[in-house]
Amino acid sequence: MARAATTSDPFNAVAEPRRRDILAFLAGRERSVSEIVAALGLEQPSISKHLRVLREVDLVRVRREGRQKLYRTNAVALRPLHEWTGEFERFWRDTLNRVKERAERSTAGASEPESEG
Amino acid sequence: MARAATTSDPFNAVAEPRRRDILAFLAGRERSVSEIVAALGLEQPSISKHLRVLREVDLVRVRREGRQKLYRTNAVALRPLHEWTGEFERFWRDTLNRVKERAERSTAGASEPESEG
DNA sequence: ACAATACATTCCTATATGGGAATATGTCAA
DNA sequence: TTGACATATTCCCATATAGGAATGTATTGT
Repeated sequence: MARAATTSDPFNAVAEPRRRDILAFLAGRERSVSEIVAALGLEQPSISKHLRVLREVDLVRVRREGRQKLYRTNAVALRPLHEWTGEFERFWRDTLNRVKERAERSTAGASEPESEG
Repeated sequence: MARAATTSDPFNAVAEPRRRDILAFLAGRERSVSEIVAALGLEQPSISKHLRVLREVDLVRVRREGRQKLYRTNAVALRPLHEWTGEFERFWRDTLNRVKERAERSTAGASEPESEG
C-alpha cells in the first residue's frame, strides 16, 4: 500500500511544498488561476491539479468570476494541524527551558536555583 | 515524479497517520520499540520503518538501553509546522469573527446595513 | 561459542502520486 | 455560431512509498 490519499487528509495535502506555496499565496486574497500560475511558475495543469487536491480537503474555496475562477485559502481548515502540533508545544518548551537553564547555570556560575515556567 | 521524499521533510513525515500516532505516543516519555509495537498494533518491521523516517527528520531521538532502544519525540522539530500553520491564524480568526458578527446581528434584529465582501 | 531477545534492513508488490502533453469544458466577445 | 481565453481533466510514466515476509545485526545470558 502507498500513503493515504492526499484527497482525504489535510496533513497529506500540505505535505506537498507547492501546495503550501499556493496556500500562502492565496491567504486573505482572492487570486485567479492564471495569477497563481504566474506566481508559482508551474504549468497551468499542475496548478489546477494542486488546486483540486486543496479543494477536496476544503483548504481553498473557489468562485467563478466571468471566465476566471478566483481561489482563496480557507484558513480555518488549517486549524486542526495547528492544534495537533500545538499539543506538543509544552514538550518543546520544556526542552528549550532546560537548554536555557543549562546555559544560564554555566554562565552565572552554579549557585542559584532556577525557578522558571 | 512522485511526492518529495518523506525523509527530507517533516511535513511529509507527519502526513502518515501512523507516524502521528507514534509521535503522540512518544511525547514526553521514552518507550521501547516493543512498547510502540504493542500500542500501535502494527508489525515490528513497519514500526521500525516509521521510526527510521521520523529519525531522519529528527522528529524522534533514540538511545540504546541494553537490548532495547528507547525512543522519544523530539517535539521541537514540530515547531516549524506549528509556526507555518500559525501564519494563517489571523485569517481564520477573521473568518470566525465574521461568522460570529453575522450571527449576533441576525439575533439582535436586522436593522444594520450589511457591508460584507 | 551459542541461543535468545530486540531491532533494523532488504526484497517484493500494489498503489498513490506529480509533472508533461494533449484534450476537454466553460465563458465571453464579435 | 465562431473564435479566443481561462481552467480542468485525461493519459502516460517515473518514482516514492507502506506493509508483509524473510533475513541481518547487536546485545545479553549461560
